[in-house]
Amino acid sequence: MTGVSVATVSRALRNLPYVAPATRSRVVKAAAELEYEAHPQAARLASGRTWTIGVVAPQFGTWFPFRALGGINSVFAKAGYDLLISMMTAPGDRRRFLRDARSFCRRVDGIVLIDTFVGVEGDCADAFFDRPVVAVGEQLEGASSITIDNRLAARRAAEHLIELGHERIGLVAGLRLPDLPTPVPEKRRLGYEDALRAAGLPVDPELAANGEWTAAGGAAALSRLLECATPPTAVFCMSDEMAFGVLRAAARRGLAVPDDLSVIGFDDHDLAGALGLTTMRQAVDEMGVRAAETVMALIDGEPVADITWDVPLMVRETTGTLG
Amino acid sequence: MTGVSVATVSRALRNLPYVAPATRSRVVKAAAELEYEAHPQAARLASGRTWTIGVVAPQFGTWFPFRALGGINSVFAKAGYDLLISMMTAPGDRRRFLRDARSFCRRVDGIVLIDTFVGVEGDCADAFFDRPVVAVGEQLEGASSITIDNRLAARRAAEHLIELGHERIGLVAGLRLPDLPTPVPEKRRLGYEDALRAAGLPVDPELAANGEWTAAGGAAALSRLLECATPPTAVFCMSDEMAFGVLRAAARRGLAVPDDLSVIGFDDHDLAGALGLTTMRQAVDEMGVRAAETVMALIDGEPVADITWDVPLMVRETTGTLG
DNA sequence: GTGCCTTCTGTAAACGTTTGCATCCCTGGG
DNA sequence: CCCAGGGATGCAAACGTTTACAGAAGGCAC
Repeated sequence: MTGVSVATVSRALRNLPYVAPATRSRVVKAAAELEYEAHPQAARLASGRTWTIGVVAPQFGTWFPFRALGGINSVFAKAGYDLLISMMTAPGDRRRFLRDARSFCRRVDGIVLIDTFVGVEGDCADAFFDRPVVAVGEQLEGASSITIDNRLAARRAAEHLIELGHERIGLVAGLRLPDLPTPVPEKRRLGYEDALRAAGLPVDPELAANGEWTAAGGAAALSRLLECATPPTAVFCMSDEMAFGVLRAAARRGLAVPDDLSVIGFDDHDLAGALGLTTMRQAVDEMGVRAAETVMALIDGEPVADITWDVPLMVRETTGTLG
Repeated sequence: MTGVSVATVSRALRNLPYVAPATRSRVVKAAAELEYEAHPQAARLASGRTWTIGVVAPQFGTWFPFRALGGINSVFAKAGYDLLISMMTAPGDRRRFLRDARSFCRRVDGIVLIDTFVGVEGDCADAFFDRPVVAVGEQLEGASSITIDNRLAARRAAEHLIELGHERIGLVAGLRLPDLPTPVPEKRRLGYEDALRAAGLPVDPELAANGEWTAAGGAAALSRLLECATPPTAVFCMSDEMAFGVLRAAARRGLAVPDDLSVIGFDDHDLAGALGLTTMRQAVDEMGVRAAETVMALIDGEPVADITWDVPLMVRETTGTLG
C-alpha cells in the first residue's frame, strides 16, 4: 500500500481521530486510485453496526406506506444507510412477522413501522430486541411515534361540511381489515360524531356505510347512502380512494358535485389535487422524513419526543353550499 | 452444544449432504430450543453470498415501480432474500447511481432494474460488476429483460377507438423526463400513428399534446386539444394518470364520456377499474414476479430468455361510439 | 535530564460463520 | 483378512474488517 498498516487505513478512511493529516490524505488518495472501499459485510461483522434500517409496511400496494417509504428513503440514502423492507401484504403476515422478528431485527440498526399495528395486541415491546423503533401512524408502547390526531382531523372535516350549511352528512367508513387491528377508523368515526354533536345534529346510523377502503367500495357505499329516506347532502370519506369512488358514483347518477352533493376525503392522495377533491391533508412523505430522522437520533442515543403532525384542510372543488 | 462441532452444525442447518440423519435432527432440535440462527453478517462474509437483491427504481412516487416492487418483493421474501432498494427520485440521480454502482453491486447477489433506462446512454453493461441483471420495462444489453411491446399496445389502443368509428383521435403524450432518456413515449406515439395510417386517417400534429405524465398535465392537455379547429372525438392517453386528468377536464366542460368524448388510457392503474376507465393493461405486479424469478434463475446459473408481456385491452366505460 | 502527557501508528485479537482437507469408521468385495 | 471407497465428522484456515492495547516519538514542565 502506502507503507501504512490496515488499522491506520481503517481509521483514516472513517475520519477517526488520531491520524496525522498528511497520512490521512495519502491514504485517501491511494484509496481513490485503487478504487478501494471497505467490504461492507466484513465491516458489519467486525463492528456490529449493520448500517441498515428495517422498514415494515402493510398492504404494500396502497398509497400511504408507499409515500412514507419515499420520505424515509430520501433521508437514509443520504446518511448512508441501506433499507431492508418487510412488506405485509397477505392476511397472516402480521403473525409471520412477529415470528421472524428476531432474525429481522438482527440485521438492522433501527426500525420504522408504517401503519403496522403490530403492537396493538399486547406484548410486542420486547419483540424488537432493543433496536430503536419509530412507529408512523400508530402509538406503540416502547417506541417513538409520528402520528396525526385522527379524531380531531375527522372532526374538522365534518365541521367544514357543517359550516357550509349541511345537516345530513353521510360517512363512508373503512372497517378494520381482517388481519390489521387498527384503531384508526374508530377514531375517525368518533371525530365525525363529535362534530355532529357539537353542532346539535343527530347521529344517524343510517348515514354510515362501509367503503372497504377502496374506490369501488366507496362507490357502492354512496349508492347505499342515497337509498335513505332522507339522503345526505354531503359525505365525509375516511380516505381519498373511497372519495374517488363516491365522486364517480355521483357522476353516474347525474348528481352534480358540489351543487347536489359535497364530498370531502382524507389523505390528500396524489390524484386529489388534480381531481379537485377537498380533503384533509396527511403529509405522509414529510412524516416519513421525520420518522427517519427520529430513528437516527435514537441510534445516536439522543432522546426524542413523540410527534403529532398537523392535518390541514385542503379546500378544493368538491365541497360547497347546497344548491 | 450437542457435542458436535461447529462445522457439522453449519452443515446440518443448511441441509448440506454428508450429515447423518440422526445428527441433523439432534442439531435442528437444539437450535430450535436455543433459538439459534446463523449470524447473517458473518455468514455473508464467509460465503460471499449476500442473500440480498438490489432493486433500482426511478421516480419512486409513481404507480408503476411501486406495483412492480410489490411483485418482486413477494417472490424474494419467500426465497429468503433481502431487498436493497435504490430509488432515483431527483434528476441527476441516474448519474449518481452509476457512480455508486460499484458499492451497490458489491452488496447484492443480483439486480432488478425497474424502468431505469440506465443503459440507454451507452456503456453500462459492465457497470454491474458481473452481477446478474434483469431489466423491467426496458431492453438492456447484457441483461435479461421483461418488457411489453409499447408500439403494438399503443396501436391496439388507437385501433379500438377507430373501430368505434372515431376519426379525429387525440393523443395525450408524456415526454421524456429531463434525466430519464426513455424511448417509451416515442414508441407509443409510433403505435398510435401506425393505427391511424393503417386506417387511412391523417396524422395531425395539432391532435397531440403533452400531458407531462400527470393528471394535472392531462387535464391541461385536453383543454388544448379542444381548442383545435376540428377537436377530437376520442383521446388516447399514454398513461392512466393523464387519462384521469382528461376525464376530469371533460366533466368540467360538460362533455359526457363516452357520448361526447371517448377516452382510453394505458397501464390499468389501481383506480382505473373503479373509475371505469378503458385502458391497456400492463400487469406490472406479474412482471415484477417474473423478474424476480428470472434473477434467481440467473443466480443459479440457468439460462433465461427475454420475455415480452402481453398488454390486453380492458374495455370499460369511457369509450364508445359517437353520440 | 527526567518524567509525563499527547499524538500517532502498528500488532493482534476479535467478529461468527463457511469450507477445504484430514481423519475415522464402517461396509463390502476380493 | 486386507484394502478400497464412501459417508460422517472434526480441524483449522479463511473471509476483511474493527478496535483494544501497546509502543514510539515528540513536546513541555519541572
